Amino acid sequence: MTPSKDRIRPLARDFYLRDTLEVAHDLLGRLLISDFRGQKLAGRIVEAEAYIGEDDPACHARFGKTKRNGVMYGIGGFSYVYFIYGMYNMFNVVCETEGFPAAVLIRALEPVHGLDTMCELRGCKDVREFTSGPGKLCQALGIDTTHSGIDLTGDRIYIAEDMDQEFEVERSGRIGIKEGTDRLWRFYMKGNDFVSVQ
DNA sequence: GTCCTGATGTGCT
DNA sequence: GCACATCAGGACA
Repeated sequence: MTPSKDRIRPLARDFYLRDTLEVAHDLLGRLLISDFRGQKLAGRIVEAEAYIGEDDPACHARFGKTKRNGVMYGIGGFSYVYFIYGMYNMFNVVCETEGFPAAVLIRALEPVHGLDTMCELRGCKDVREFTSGPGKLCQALGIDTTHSGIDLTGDRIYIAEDMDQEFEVERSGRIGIKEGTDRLWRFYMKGNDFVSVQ
């Protein structure tokens, strides 16, 4: 692949200031790019979930604003990374306007650039295991909680246009939660090998 | 292939 | 004290 400059430039703020479900849907096919020690690591987003507002029983904002979830209450277009299960990081994209807590969890990527480094960071050789889950992709791209609150219109971590391929979008309940599973707020590329749960 | 379990740190209801 | 937006590895078929 030889993308033009336009297609690897960060998406503008406006992209993130829309309805969270629209953003989650529109993130499919885009490139998530992370600068790891001067090297660009990139993957195509193939699975994403929306977490919207204090009324969403699965959203981290369900008990109100805290030190941990504070960035979700800020303006869209920033990263929200949190640590869970004692060993995994989860990468989210904050959406909508200042004061309304909402974010999209990036659940899976198709590796595009920097596969050798992803292999080292993941400690495995099977490409399908590099980024086929929210914890895996953070490890593969070198993302941890020190990357929370980063402006995605900058060049450290960002999302770019791409959408090289044709794909169909499937919709389902969210994965790994106990409440709010009735809301069909998960979007993924139909048939893509890197989707965490088909 | 499937199912089940343990690992492990942080924030809070 | 316990829940948690997960994953890898082991048991079994």
